[in-house]
Amino acid sequence: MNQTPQGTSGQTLLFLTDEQLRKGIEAMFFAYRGFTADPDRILSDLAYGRAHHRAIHFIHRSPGTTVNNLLAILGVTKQSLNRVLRSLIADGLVSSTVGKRDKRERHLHLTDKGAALERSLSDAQRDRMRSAYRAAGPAAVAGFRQVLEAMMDDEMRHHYLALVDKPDGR
Amino acid sequence: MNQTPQGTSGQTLLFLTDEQLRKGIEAMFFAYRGFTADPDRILSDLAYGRAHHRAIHFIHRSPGTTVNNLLAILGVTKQSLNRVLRSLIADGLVSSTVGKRDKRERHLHLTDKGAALERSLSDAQRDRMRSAYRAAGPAAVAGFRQVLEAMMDDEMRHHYLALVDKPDGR
DNA sequence: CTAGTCATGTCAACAAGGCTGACGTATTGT
DNA sequence: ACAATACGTCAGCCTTGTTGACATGACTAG
Repeated sequence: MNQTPQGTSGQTLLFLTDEQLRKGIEAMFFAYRGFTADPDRILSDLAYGRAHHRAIHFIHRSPGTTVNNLLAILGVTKQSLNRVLRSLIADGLVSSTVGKRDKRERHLHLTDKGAALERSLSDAQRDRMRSAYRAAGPAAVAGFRQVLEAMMDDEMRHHYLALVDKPDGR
Repeated sequence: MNQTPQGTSGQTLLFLTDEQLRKGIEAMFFAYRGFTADPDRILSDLAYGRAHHRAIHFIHRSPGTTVNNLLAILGVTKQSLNRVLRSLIADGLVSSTVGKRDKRERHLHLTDKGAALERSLSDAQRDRMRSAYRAAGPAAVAGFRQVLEAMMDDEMRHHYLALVDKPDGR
């Protein structure tokens, strides 16, 4: 539909105008605001922010994960993460237990209260995602994921793939 | 490929598991970091941040735009935007001229220096977008844009569509 | 013309959430 | 025994967002 030069490895190369690429860039910008809008609204009522949401999300996804592990996925410093974890633990949303095999590690879990918040956040985010998926159709959804995956940094793609091929935490 | 119930208006409804939706959510999260990574690297050498990038991008896209207009697109307070604009103007990257028809308005343009920075930022971002598009293929690209568009808030979609159907600023 | 509204700029104060650097304490591996 | 690792924490700094208040000049409706 839009090919011209032939790539090196049998790959068909696309001819892509700056215009087409710019549209993609702007779509990412505007869509990401929608993507975070609903959880942000819920969180702001609770004196939490997006950083708390991320921590909660990934603890939910990988129950028992360690602090170091979370650090690698979130890509922030331990001081930043610690500030968030401290408040979540203090508020009884997250539990931190000393590792059995390696006592230096702390294993993180959501408490019932934490799981309840996680559910309300991800319900809101899934609702929007669901309606976007429905509006666009199944073929579009597959393409959506392909492009996003190709856009990730290598390291983040590894984290992504490791997560995605794992059963849901719930 | 994945339909089941019939929608109201001839629309085919998709059956979407929480699992599928969650993958999309995580893909957005990891991809957005890649999306901003390259410009962020360039900007951090110049004591600018993502906020400056956004202002520069949209001034480039809509030369002569007003402050109020930019405010609506960026969705921040005028105090936030003003802080950024002030530094860009002081550093000679952006020019602000009194409106001809309405003298209350200020029309914003990139200077040569500002345009040069814009180019280096968008080159970096387009390179990544281009390689993602190539890796995913043209059908995937169409789907990518469709899903993102459906994910936007109504107001943001209006801004997006107005921009996208406009010739490139360069 | 006058009153009200609008576009913009600015000051002050505050919060979230990044960052660096430094230090301390267990615990583990060599 | 010693070095490396996992974690927690203190202090301080930056960017970028917020609210609230106030000022100026320029339009606009009555």
